Amino acid sequence: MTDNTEDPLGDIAESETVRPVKQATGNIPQAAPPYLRGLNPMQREAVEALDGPVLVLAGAGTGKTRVLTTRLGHLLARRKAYPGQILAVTFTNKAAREMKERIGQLIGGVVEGMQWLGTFHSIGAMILRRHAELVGLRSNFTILDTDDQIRLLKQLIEIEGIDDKKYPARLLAGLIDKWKNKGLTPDKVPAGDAFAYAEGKGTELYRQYQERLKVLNAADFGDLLLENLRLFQENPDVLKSYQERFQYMLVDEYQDTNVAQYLWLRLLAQGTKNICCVGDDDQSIYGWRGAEVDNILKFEKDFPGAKVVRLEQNYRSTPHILAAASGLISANETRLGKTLWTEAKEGEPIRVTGVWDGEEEARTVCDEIEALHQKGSKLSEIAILVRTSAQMRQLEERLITVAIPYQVFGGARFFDREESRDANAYLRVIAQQDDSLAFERIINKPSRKIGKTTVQTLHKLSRAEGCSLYAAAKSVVDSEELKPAARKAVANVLGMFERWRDQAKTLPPDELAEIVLDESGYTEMWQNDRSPKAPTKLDNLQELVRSIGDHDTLQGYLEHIALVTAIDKTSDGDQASLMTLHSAKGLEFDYVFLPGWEEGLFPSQRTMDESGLVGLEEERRLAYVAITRARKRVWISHVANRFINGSWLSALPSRFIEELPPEFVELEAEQGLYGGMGGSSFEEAHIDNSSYDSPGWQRMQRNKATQAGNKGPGFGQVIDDVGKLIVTNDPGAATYAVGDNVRHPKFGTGVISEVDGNKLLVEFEQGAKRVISSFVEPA
DNA sequence: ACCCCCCGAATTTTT
DNA sequence: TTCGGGGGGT
Repeated sequence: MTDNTEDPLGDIAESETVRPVKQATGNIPQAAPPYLRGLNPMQREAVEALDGPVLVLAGAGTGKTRVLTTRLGHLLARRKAYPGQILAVTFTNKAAREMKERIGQLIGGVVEGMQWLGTFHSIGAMILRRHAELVGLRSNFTILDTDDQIRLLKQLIEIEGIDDKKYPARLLAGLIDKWKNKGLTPDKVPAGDAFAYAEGKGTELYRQYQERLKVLNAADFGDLLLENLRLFQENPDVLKSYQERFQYMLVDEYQDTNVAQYLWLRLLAQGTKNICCVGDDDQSIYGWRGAEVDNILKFEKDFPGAKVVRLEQNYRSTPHILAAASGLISANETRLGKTLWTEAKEGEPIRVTGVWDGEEEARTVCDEIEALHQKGSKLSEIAILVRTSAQMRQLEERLITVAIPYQVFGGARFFDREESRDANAYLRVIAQQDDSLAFERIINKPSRKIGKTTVQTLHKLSRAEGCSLYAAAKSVVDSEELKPAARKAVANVLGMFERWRDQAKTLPPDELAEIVLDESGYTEMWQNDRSPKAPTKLDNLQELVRSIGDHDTLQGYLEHIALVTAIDKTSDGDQASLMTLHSAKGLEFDYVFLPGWEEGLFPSQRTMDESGLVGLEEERRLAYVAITRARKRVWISHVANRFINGSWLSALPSRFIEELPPEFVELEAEQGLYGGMGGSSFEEAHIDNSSYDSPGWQRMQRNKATQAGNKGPGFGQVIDDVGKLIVTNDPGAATYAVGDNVRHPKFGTGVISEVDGNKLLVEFEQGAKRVISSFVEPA
């Protein structure tokens, strides 16, 4: 297939771990190179099938990354290609970084020359910068983030006279994103789609938006791929040069690719057809962002004769965890189907706990973590994974209260902060003066007496001339259009930028940033600010300058912040992790806590409303991803009452709990959580370790056991009724009357003063408490 | 030009 | 509840 006649020299040094092997010339079997030893047969097959299209279906924890990196190492060792002839794309920077590191370890030393290992977007940007002029950009184009995108759209919407209350810019941004993800340029947007925004003006706005981007010399995230696609389609010679360059292609997380990425890959792969895609349809959780699981399903059609390798031996989790996850995911209709297995010894069942509310849930989770920690587990091996970031606060509060060191991944990002964005805006204008979004952001920050009217004038001019704001500003200072004061102010700003741009040629970026923040008066602005947030902002600015120092060039820094949003959190010390399910993909921990498994929250009501069954299946895959993060144990919990969006909702346990095969699950639910009285405040007794041996506890175990027989995991009686779960009171609960003496495992003995179904008001020694009947026993 | 209050909306998120 | 945006007031 490849006819590299010349020997792609070993600028990958021949190291001890990699012994370059000559291409086999006869049928003499070669001794396996050391890096192939220890791979299982399937893994080895995936590594050694170098030529032609290959699809690797890699289940969770089956050694996917190892296969990917070993395959790359094998390619290099076999001298199939120069490092610079291999295209290796990942979805996230994290994955790219990890791959780089591991290849480094494998072949010993730094991976020099593997310049085409990166995310879709970073590689897209790289290619686009090389040929920018062919798509109407200049090579120093700015990469806009979502925020810039929306601000630009807002301007266009306003000009069109569209009511942005009825049709918010966010909505249009979402649509444009969707179109770009599908590889649709404005002229290709289906007529039906266009009506999704402002009676069909969506397409026109999309067109205007694209035009404006060119004037601003800017590209949004979607463009990094879409414009690449256009570049290849309109310039066959350019496409051909890349087809020839990329002798081998490797794609990670293939199930997450969108149509644009798919088309891009398919164009490039038409050269050698040496493309290897690795993915797991069961872990596709980015459908809402345009990912097409179909890409993985139709791989064999697109690449006839493709070799398909399944990795099914799991090296991560216990059989219990694996079985529970497999059982759950088997409820999905649309999947290729895999059977994961493991040689690992039995572990402990998945524990499902039902409690009263979020506070108690947080307490329970943290108690459990504390216990693990005391038994010697490292906190860094413990993770709490939540469906939405709104769930994090309560958990954080508890973690802080009990002093468990923890780390939040994702969440509010450093570069998203106001002061970071402002500082970066200055730098962006220096690097690329036509970046009007950045220019507008800081033209009057700090205040320079350049008000709304002045900016409006600049806007009008820029629109009329089809030029950027900066260019408009330039021309306006030589005209009579503005009042003398305003004209002077604008001239002043331009003067500063001219000076800084000059200095940028010689100064390292962090020094430049310092000068800019100082001379612009931006730092001073915060120094004079009396609000309590000012000191933090100043600290952040310093931190920002420091991080700019990590880069050699201003361009390099700007590229970094545009494409690498998540900061590398150097985990200092032993910390537990708290993150969303989405950001947990690809990670693994010994112990995993999964709070908030309630209908409406998980599966998310919104997803189900918007995407129906497809959405539900994606949520289920998310649950599958969640469970398979764990090596040793999983705790799932749900609450009866959840505080969401400022109000209390009574919630039913997630249907996913029902779907876990009961034989791998251990239930630990308070009885009577779901019996009437919805919404009333009710002090709930909770189970703690000290009550495990109490009669109440034992009775609960018995109740549970009798229920387990007919319907698996349940809470009280669970009936499937027209797709809705209905939970009733536990019929077997003991009955009490006013005046009875009872004993509670936690509160001691007391007298019942009120009975309401299974809820009792009991006068204990320490005061009256409302408890659930299943928690007390006759005294 | 700035500040404050009220209203409405409210995943997931990488790039 | 909390955040952000817009409108109105100073």
